[in-house]
Amino acid sequence: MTTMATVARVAGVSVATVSHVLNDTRPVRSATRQAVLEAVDELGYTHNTLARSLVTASTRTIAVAISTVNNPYLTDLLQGIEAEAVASGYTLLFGDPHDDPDHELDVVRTLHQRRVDGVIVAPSARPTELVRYLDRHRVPAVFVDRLVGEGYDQVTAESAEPVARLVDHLAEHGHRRIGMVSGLPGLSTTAERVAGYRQGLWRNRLVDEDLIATGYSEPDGAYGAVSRLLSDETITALVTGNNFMTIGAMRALRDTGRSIPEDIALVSYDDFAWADLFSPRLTAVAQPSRELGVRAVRLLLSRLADPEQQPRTVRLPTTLMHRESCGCRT
Amino acid sequence: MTTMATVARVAGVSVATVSHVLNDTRPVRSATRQAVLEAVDELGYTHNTLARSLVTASTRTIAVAISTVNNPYLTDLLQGIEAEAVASGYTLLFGDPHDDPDHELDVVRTLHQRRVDGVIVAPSARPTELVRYLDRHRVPAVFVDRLVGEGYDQVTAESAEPVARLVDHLAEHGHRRIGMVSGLPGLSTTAERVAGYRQGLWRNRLVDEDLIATGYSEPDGAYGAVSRLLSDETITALVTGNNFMTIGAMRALRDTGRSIPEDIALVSYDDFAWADLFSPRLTAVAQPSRELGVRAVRLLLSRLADPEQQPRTVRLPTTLMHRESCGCRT
DNA sequence: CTGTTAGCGCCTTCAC
DNA sequence: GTGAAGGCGCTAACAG
Repeated sequence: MTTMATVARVAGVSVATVSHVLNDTRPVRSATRQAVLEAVDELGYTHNTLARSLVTASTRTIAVAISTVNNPYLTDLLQGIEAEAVASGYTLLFGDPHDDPDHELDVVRTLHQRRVDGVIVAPSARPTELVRYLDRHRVPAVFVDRLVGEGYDQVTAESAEPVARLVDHLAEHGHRRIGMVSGLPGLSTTAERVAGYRQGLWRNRLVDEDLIATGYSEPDGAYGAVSRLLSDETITALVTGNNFMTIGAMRALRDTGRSIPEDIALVSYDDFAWADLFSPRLTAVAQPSRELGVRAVRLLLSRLADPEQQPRTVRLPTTLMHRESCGCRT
Repeated sequence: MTTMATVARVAGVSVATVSHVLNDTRPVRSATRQAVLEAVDELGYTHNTLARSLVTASTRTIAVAISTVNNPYLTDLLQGIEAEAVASGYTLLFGDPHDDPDHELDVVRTLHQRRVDGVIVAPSARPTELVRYLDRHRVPAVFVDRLVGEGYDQVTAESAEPVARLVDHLAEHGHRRIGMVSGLPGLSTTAERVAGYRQGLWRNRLVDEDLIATGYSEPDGAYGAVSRLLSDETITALVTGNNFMTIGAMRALRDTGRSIPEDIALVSYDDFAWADLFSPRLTAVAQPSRELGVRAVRLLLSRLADPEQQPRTVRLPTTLMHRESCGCRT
């Protein structure tokens, strides 16, 4: 591996000069600069970022800890993060916490040891240890998707009101018995969406019994949840708490021979890129996933620029994708 | 930031000892070890991987350069890579080349400057510069999905024969005029899948005219391609070259009022996690996406272990997911 | 079993 | 406009 010293020797200058032309950090006579550049080219020299980071104490790297990247929502989020990070000259270190508090801590610790400048993380359902670690080591961090509490930088989409609107919509269609498939207990998003559901029932003066079943945020869980809910024959509509659970719900409905929306109307929090190819086309609340990622990076960078600034919670609005699974013909 | 020197002072030992207990790299009296560990804990010391890497010349980091991670196929691949990398004690640096030769080179250069131990990359359609760079700097690399030629480590799924089988299947159903929506020109996968299509036609004694239209590997491109192909009213079946193009094809079919498989049969290279919710359920060739990622990491690690070993091309078998869009009732 | 010392490759102050 | 030298935090001989 060729080093700056080699370049310096070949160019007939000192390492200091090489460093300065490479970083454009002090005036260099153009002939000298030329010589250095030629040597670099000839030797195929590449900057050793490690060594530089050691002295500058900055890696221009941000860590991303997000689970189950096969969820298209998280994937779009990741793309947003990537795009914005690169645009600002940052590189991404990536780890998957697998939605498990222990893994989560491991991952973040590993990334932190690599001296990333900051961390973007979608916290698990029990992020206590994680938060403690981040606090103790003063790691600049922003939480995405799920919230961990005031006093931290975090960005997420609106949850409660959009779900309440979904319920409004079903109520307008005359549905009185509306079930909900809720997410993993412990996630802030789960709590908010359930709250939205309850509020929707309330303001439409619908009874609020035990029409909620947890789908644990994933397809199989939702499959089971729907099966349980449907033992109540009076239920005519369902709200699902995220995209994966919508998948499971649709499967359960199909497998029990119920058609959507004729037998059961279905509306979902979270949209799909290909929701228009489903049968029927899905009525859903779309999160601005990519934008969430972009904002997370911006928030992190602004904190890096000013470590003393007040923690902020960014809430982004959602969009209702009005299609057919709710019973409307569009 | 607390350093080893601080720990050493607090523990009343030398930095060497601290280093050795932390790395378990030489026997240390248990009392001494205890003292060190306590100091570490008390100070909340975290290893500075940067400094270590500088001296060991190894980062235990591998770079991943894969485009459009919102493609579920690539996403699964990434998960495979992540899992296997972590299992072997490696961390991932991630960059998105956006399927563009220039970006691609930038990304790989950036990652290489971070002194990753190796690189896993899904090369663009014109990877000449990339390969040159990798060669010149002797960066251990393995190519995934698309091949770049003998002499390099690469892993991909079978392409030609599975597509030929798809054609066989359509032919058995009596289809004589079968169109193909092909991918981005320049990708090895595109060439192979087209070759498989031609071979399928050939061995079924079907005329091979210009029934191929390029969908450029993405939905909108495929939408256009299908529209063009369908101006030929004699076409009764379609083969699509990847998952994104299948999306576009289904949309085009739907928007022109054609139903699948009654009006046009459709079979696809690439499966979807939710292909069973499409209408109709999709008959498709599934790649072992996750396994491809796992194997890519293994190949890379084995090259790191023995830089002199013969370059290998790993081919993984696909699976036919036989559903209904081909015209079969299952 | 433990400590001293010399770098790893670079940036940066301080001289010139 | 340029060079010399110290040090970033750590590992790895080499001594003891």
